[in-house]
Amino acid sequence: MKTRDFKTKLYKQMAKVTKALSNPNRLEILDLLAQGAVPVEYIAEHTNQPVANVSQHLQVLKKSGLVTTERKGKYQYYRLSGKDSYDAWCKLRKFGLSQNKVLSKMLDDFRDQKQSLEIISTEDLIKKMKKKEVILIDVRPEAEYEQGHIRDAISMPQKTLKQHAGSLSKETNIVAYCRGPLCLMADEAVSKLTEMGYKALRLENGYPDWEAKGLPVEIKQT
Amino acid sequence: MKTRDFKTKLYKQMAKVTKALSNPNRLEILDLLAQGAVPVEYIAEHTNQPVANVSQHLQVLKKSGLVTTERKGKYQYYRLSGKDSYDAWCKLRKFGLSQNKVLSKMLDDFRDQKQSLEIISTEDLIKKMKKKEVILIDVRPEAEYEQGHIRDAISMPQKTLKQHAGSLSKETNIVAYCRGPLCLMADEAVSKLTEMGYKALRLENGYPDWEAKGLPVEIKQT
DNA sequence: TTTTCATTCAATAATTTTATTGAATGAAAA
DNA sequence: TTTTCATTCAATAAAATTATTGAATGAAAA
Repeated sequence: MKTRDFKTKLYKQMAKVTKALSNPNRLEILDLLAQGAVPVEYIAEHTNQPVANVSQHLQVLKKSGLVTTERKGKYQYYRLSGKDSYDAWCKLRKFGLSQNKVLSKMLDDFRDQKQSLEIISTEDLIKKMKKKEVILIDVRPEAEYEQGHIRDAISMPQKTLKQHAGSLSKETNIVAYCRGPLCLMADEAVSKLTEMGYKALRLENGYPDWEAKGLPVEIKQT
Repeated sequence: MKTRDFKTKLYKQMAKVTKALSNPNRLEILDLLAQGAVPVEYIAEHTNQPVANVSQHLQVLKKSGLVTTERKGKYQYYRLSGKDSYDAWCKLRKFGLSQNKVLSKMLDDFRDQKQSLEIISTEDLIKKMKKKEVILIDVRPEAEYEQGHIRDAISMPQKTLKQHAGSLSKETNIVAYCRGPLCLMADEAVSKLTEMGYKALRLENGYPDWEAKGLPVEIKQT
């Protein structure tokens, strides 16, 4: 085989991997899977896509090696295939946020549009948690909290926040976290809580970042 | 704006960055640009694509923030926009090679098909260079060598290797390097040299890897 | 075994991306 | 200023991806 032909083939094959990452719906799915293993239907529900559609996207991700499946009971659970998958996606996301000005501006604008939210860094949170100066709440859907969450965090899904906020103290700082940079649940939670008269802050990064850093978590044993 | 709508926009924007990486021709261009700044025509020639085609691909890469341009004399020089760009692309390539079995098999097969080439690790090369036990040759095009090369390497482009090999000793080990994992120039050079009766080996990684590791290089000052 | 139902498949329409061609642009050289 | 020519643009054809729909599959439950 001629080298030129081989190169053409080689880059074509390489592009199969990158193509898997080139679709917005699949990126959203990856962000969801970074939380842990979930069935197809769950993904469809949380990304507002038809089930058949999600299934097709998952096939693409599977073929590229980014995700794997495992059947449990009547559900097919999808998960990221390994740390490498998550790393690659994170690097890309970070790059996207740093390079693409439209992207970072979009997020900033959306966050500004809400009343300005206070943000706390991971390091500060750790310090304050040691001193028991904060309450940490996980505002992702309960299923994701159960899959794995930051140690000592309380599950308080964003959707039912108003009903359950009563159990929180208005004197203590409340820190909310969610899935990460492209997730807006914590923003919304902090916004709601502030309106209600609580002292709420948003953790700078989400659960996947915390877990990736090797910080203390509680993970569901299977 | 509704959160759902915002998310859709957000991932769509994010996908613009990843889409830039989803095309085989653009990946090859990125590999070429990893060597340094070059004009459009040069890229077209070295990737066997029409100039207009390359120009279009470069627009896409530019819009995504991966590359930047700078005019010098009558040429428009394209280069990677920064270390982040190269990092992101490297991570992806590494991930592709590790996850996509077809890809790694393709490279192995192609390399097996040639007579088996000996490979030397970066660490071993450093040791042997200190002892002056090897001659190091850079087999990339001369222009890329001039942009930057491993310190003490001799430029001996793969294309004109046969004419210039005479200046090499048949007694000493010759180590050839090129652009990296997806580049075949060093393979071809070692193959040729071995046929000609030289003791030739291939460096495991290419120039970009060497430079990224902070090992000694000589870079053109502009 | 039969039923259920989560998931996948298959066909096709809609959309997007890519290649191709030749003309337009515009900066540097003459 | 005029010419040159590297690069970009623009129009359109070709190819690939994605969405949509409804049917098929097949593992677990009944």
